[in-house]
Amino acid sequence: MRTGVYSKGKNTAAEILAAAIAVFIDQGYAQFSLRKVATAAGVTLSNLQHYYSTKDALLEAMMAREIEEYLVTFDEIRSHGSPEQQLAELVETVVEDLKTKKTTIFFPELWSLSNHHQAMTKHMDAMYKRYRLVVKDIIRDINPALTEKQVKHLALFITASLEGHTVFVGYHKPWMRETKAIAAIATQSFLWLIKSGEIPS
Amino acid sequence: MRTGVYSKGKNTAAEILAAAIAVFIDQGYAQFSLRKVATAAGVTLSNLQHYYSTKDALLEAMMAREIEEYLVTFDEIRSHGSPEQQLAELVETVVEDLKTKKTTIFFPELWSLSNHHQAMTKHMDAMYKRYRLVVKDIIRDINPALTEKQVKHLALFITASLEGHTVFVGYHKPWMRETKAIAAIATQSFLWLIKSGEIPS
Amino acid sequence: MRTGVYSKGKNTAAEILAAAIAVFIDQGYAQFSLRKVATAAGVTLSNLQHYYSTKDALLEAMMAREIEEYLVTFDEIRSHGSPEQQLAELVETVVEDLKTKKTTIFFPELWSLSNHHQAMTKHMDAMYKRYRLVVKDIIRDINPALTEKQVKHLALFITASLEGHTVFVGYHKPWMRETKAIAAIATQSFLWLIKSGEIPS
Amino acid sequence: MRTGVYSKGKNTAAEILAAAIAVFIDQGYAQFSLRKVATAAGVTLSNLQHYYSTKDALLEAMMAREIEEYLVTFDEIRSHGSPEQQLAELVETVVEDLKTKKTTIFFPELWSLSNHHQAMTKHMDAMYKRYRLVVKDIIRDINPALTEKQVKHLALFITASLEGHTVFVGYHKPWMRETKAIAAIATQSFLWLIKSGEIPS
DNA sequence: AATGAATGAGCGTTCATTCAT
DNA sequence: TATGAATGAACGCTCATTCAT
Repeated sequence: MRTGVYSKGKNTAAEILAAAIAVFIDQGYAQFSLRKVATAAGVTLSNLQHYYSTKDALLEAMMAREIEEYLVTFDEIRSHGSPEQQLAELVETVVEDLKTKKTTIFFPELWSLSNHHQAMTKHMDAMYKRYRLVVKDIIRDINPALTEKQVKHLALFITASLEGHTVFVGYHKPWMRETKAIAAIATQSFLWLIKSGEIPS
Repeated sequence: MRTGVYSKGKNTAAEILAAAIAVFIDQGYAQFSLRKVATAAGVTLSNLQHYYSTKDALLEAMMAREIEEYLVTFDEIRSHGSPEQQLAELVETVVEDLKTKKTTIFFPELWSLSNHHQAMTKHMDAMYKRYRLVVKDIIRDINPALTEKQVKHLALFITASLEGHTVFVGYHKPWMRETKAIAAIATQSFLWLIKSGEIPS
Repeated sequence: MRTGVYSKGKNTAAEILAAAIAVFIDQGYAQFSLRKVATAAGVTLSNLQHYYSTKDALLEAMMAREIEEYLVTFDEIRSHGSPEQQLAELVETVVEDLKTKKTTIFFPELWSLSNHHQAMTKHMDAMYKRYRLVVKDIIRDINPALTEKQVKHLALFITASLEGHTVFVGYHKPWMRETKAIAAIATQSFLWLIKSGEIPS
Repeated sequence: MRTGVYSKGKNTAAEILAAAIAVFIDQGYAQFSLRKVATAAGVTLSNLQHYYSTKDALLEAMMAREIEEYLVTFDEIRSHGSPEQQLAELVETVVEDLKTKKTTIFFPELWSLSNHHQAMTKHMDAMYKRYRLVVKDIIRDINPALTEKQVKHLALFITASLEGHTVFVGYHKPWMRETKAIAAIATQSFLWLIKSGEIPS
């Protein structure tokens, strides 16, 4: 009933997860199948299902793992530098990360999935909540005079704006080579917004 | 056999296209199938394939039709008001439109499709090019002193930022009721960026 | 959407049904699979499903056809001879038929199926209702003095008693060679019951 | 480790058997699987297979246990009352038992299984042999003048007739509330058959 | 005594597509 | 213009079973 308790099984489970994200990135969710994952993991279909008994179970495990990986990056950013520097680093880190194949593909898949798959909606919402928590902390540090509502709206605008660039500056996208300029514009504009203090509510 | 100026065939083709977008929005591309479209259109599978012989053919026709519909909106915005007003209206129009079910679902599907489907990439890129053309014109009208490169980058940043909100303020999304504040912040920040003139390149 | 309208299709549909009952008898419902039926019919699995889109659809079509075949026999019995002769012929016909492989296997499968499959329950109940209608007519002809309730109970007892022999005198069953004696006992006992008139209610 | 006189293993084996019959009754043999039994027994599949290494082994053990349970009832009937009373009690007991869910489902499953599964055929035949032994004893007691052949045929007719009612007066069956009348008719008719002595051979 | 790891076969079903009518 | 006939590939999933721990 329980699985992955022997070390051999733990390895297999991990390899399946690794293969799953590879297939997911390579082919997209529409072409994501257990057979492809099993083949990519060098495992039989039935053995894959010994560890992840349904497609959704595998999908969830994979998503949880990937999302966790993204979130640790944000927490690290808060650990050093002035608030302004933290904002600049956040923007640069995010925008640079957009250029990786995985990020370019992973997020649009997650977004579309979240519109049709309740469990994915929950994962996604939880992730962005934790993401915005970090952004809100930085905003408050830069301008403590802002109201909570202003902070909330700003954090939303900043994160949404950055996510939006995935489709344009990502891997193999037309604007892939302009990330530097984009990051600069974004940082500049976000800083002005935060500091100006005149945020509508 | 003829109804008005349309032959029966043209009507059927249009009904299929309408059913196609309905299924696409309702189920997402991953669950999009010719059978479902045929059923939704009240047409046999064979007959559907008489009009659109492959899945890709139907997908392309559907996409072309939908994208065209979105583009006409942008052209209209340029037809009246001051440049600043045009920018504000653009932002408001786009953000409000994000709340419709169709837009909320259509674009993430398009984005993820574009990562795995060449023909979709082309359609999407062409659409955003025409979209940014309008934005660039508005930017130039507001601040003629900007260089072409600055205009280009600004147009990218503005459109990308707006698109990014789809996942957060769209239909049934957690921030659906905050579109007013978001639009205000966006307009304010975009206007400042354009007028300040200090755009990095 | 509709199927079996061309003569070619009509043939295929009929061949599939014939193969279905063959597999059903040969292997029982527990081993009854669409693949086996398709192979037996010399048809691809997908073509089978073009005609019977689900396993249940095939099962129902097969059952309806088989049951109808059994029912025509009963109607024929009423067409000639005295009521007593009709009863004797009914008993003999039924008991003899029990020895055929198809009947021996078909009915126990139907009985067990009817306990777990609603659609089968309906088919079975409808069949026995029509069967008992014939028996009731014969009973009334033999002894018009019986009340409707007595007739009902007698018809039930007679049909149930006969069905019960399936498991004992059927194809390859231990008592296969004793059908003559059994039929005689049954006829004798049923006739006495009907004529005695002292049926408890 | 030991609970009472039973080892833990014996308890587990018995619990598995209890779960097995529950699943068998609930779902029928067609849906009977080791996994379902294991789940119902609150045991891992591996552990179930530690006790019953194959599906057939479990099936046989389960059948043997169930059949034994039915047989003890018959032996009890012979222990008191006049032969005529014994016959009446047998009929009533059997017909009343038909209304229980277990009996209603168990026997049709056994009958259909016996047509495709040799081991089940043996179990079933042995059971009915012992059943008829009791019936034959009662018949001889009532009418010692009958020949052995007549007794054999009568016993067969009586048991077969009673079994046949399973499908009609059983649990949730249309005639479930008519068992009293049916039992009366059966007893009356069987007694007349035995006493009349004019049994064809 | 109990259970995880792994396998291979088979299941019903969905699907896009080709061909003929 | 419309639709039935037929195909082959793939899908998620269930299953009984073997082997190792």
